Amino acid sequence: MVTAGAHGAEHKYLAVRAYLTELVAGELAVGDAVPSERSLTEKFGVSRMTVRQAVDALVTEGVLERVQGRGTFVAPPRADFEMRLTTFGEEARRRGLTPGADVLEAGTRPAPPHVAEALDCEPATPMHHVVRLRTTDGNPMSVEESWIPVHLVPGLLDDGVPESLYGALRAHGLDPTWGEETITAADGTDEERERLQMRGTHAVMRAARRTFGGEAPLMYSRACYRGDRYSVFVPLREARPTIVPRTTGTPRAGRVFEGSPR
Amino acid sequence: MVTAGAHGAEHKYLAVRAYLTELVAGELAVGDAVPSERSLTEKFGVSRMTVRQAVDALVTEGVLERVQGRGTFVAPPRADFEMRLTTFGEEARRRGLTPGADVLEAGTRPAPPHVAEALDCEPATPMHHVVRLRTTDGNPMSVEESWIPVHLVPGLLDDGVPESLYGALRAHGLDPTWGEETITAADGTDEERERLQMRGTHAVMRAARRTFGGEAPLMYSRACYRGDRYSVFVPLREARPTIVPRTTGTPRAGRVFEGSPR
DNA sequence: CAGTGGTCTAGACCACCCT
DNA sequence: GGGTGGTCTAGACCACTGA
Repeated sequence: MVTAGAHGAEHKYLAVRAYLTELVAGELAVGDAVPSERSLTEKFGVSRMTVRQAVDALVTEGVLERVQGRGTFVAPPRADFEMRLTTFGEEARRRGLTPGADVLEAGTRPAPPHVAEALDCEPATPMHHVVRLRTTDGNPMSVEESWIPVHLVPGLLDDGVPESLYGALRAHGLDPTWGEETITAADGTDEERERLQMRGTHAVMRAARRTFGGEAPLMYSRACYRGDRYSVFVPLREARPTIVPRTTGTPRAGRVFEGSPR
Repeated sequence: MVTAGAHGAEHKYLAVRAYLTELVAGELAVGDAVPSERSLTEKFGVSRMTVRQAVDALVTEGVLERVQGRGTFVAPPRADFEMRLTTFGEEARRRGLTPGADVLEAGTRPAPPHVAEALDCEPATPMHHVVRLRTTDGNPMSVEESWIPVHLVPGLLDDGVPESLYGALRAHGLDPTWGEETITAADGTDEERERLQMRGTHAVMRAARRTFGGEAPLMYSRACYRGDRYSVFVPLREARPTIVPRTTGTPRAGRVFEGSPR
């Protein structure tokens, strides 16, 4: 029998869970069996229901798979089934490229109407405003414009524009937890095309993003990517029906058609 | 006390679950409390752990929310946190538009190299090949080209092109369960722009999709949408780290940069 | 205070898989 | 048959909420 290690302190099932996640992250490979529920029962001196609580959680998270009569196994890593709230730098590094940023504009400005609406605040609310040219390995990839309410982090730009705006927000205790993004294709303006050094082609991909921390809107940003060097990869799940309570009408992920021209 | 209704027969927790989902889909509205766990215990003559098993599942599915000390409540319908494997028709109807399809080409052709590669089959494998102009309320929205291996459903096009290819696949026992899509922005060709009746603008959004049923590739399709009438809405989750077992290297959702020109 | 969900116990029988 | 997960019981104490 083993007492709770460094990880799980508060609750017994957390100790079991921590033990299992360590196994999965460490010595076990995909397809390997984890210790049986009954053996964990003895190892931790807890009841089987407690062990199951830990295993259940890891199964619903997709870390483990149960097979009746055989055991519980390390699940193959799911291809991430959701788009994540990542930054330009993270995405670039993940692909082995070196991200860069040239600051084109930085300062404080009153929120224009579309920004105020997106961030659900009064028009003309003071905003940090940054326009940057983002590069990978020195090649222009996108022009990014970001708006952050000044009152959230008054001194955000005092030491210049931070490498990562998300990182700066986190450093001030504002964690970006979720967001929503609308992606469109459009003809780039001459200014955009010049900044992005686009020659033959005109098409750009625009991404407008609202970032939230909990309930509070943190940031509104618009990015304009070179159409010829940029794509979005989206895994798609089955369109399974869901249980819907009354009084509904919520936006869903998916395509938006503008309908007939107005 | 109540015995298992029409729904849950096999297991007691399924009876409880069925009862709760009926409540949520029927009389209860968002934010309403569901019966307490202890009252369900009496109503169904089961132990509390059994009730919790039912409630747990609905909580992880996002149907219910627990609040310690207060009760369990109908959760607000989550904005779907994933892009779904939906069809053009479904998306259009969901937005109150009437979908339409003009068949431009339909027949059987050997798979070109890029299609064979995408569907992981031999080059020149016989394929059903369909090109359709998709419309909403009569307005051209996209040009869609689809490839389906003939050997999966030999008679697929015998009675003309079906309203929905996904529907036709399902009717033949081939359930599309997941897929992956790559979205890019590009300048539309003259042919595309004419078919889509695009006047001032040139940019189109291209979406290349592979559709799978279980492990088997079912269909490869490419769609070309009017850039000025079409957008993709993507909810973004926190970029939280996940528990990763050894032997990894899986593709992830996200942005793809082409890097420097080659 | 009474009622709620959160955690936990020490058993039990079943269905299933492998040998 | 022996081990696995799947379901289930009849209690228990705790932490939290709201009146």
